[in-house]
Amino acid sequence: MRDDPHEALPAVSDDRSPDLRVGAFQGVRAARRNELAEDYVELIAELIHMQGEARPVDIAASLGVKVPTVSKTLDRLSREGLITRAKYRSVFLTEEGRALAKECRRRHEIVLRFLISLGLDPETAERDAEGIEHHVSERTLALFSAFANRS
Amino acid sequence: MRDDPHEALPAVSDDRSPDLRVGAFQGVRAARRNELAEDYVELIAELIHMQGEARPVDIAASLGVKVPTVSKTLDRLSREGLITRAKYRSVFLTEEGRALAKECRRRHEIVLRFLISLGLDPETAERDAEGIEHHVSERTLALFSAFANRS
DNA sequence: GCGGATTTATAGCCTTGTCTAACATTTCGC
DNA sequence: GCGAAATGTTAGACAAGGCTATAAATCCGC
Repeated sequence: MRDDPHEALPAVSDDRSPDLRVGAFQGVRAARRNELAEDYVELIAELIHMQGEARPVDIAASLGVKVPTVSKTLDRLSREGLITRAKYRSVFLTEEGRALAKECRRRHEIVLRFLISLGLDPETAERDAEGIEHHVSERTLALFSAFANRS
Repeated sequence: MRDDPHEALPAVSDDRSPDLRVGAFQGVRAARRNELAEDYVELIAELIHMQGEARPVDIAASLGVKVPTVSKTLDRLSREGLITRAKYRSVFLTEEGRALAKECRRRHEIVLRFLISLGLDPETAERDAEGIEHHVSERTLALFSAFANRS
């Protein structure tokens, strides 16, 4: 879940102004900390939906990382209460994890639909959406959504 | 510099398809590795432009981190050939660093103008642009640019 | 139901990014 | 031009995210 902080941010000006951007960096770094967790829960939800279970080996293949990396990250997600797991068993989302997954999927869908409705090819749209979805505010999402639904 | 890889990516389908997204993750992780460097060189260029020099203390204040963190990161950027520095002196961009900064600023401007032209308030636009700019492909940038310039 | 193949876990290493504390240098006011 | 304030560096801690190598458990074909 992005925490969507509303730090102080002076008005925009055309010509440079470092101060302008200062506050933004905090929010970006905050969002970055959550990106990986969001990717995981979203993917786990998808795997469970698609194939009935989420196995580390499939998660690893999907993300393009090695299984031990997944294992370690799952430990963290478990510590953070997003998933539950038992040794040598596949992974499940907690209530909280499911909520986060749903939220992520919603954002992903909106960004993807928006990019495609803008005229982007679906492959590029998918790649860009994956990166962008963690960094769009609720306000921007609303605009994206409205645009995609325009007449 | 985003490396803008063009990995294999199957066609989009409305209803889930993990494979779809698989390739996207590689690109996202690649982009993530460069984000911080991009933030730094862009900010350094801005500081030099605005106040004639880029001092660690100002970089730290702008990014919202502590000075030693900046110092360590500058070491890395120096190793990577993006900046030059001398002990207790302020920081300069190399030719390569300047090119990257220019490229980053271009992306930032396009994304920012686009968001504002979509109807987003400037403050939120700035925050979102900061996060989004590292994840937009050239193709998307072209569309953003065209949209912002529409009649 | 055994044994090999697959999957999962663990240990250990590396890098990056963050911090604090302690020390060094430079800058600046007077 | 001296000394205090500001700035910069270094050292060391810690977490996260990645890897390889090795060990353990599960799964499956026969």
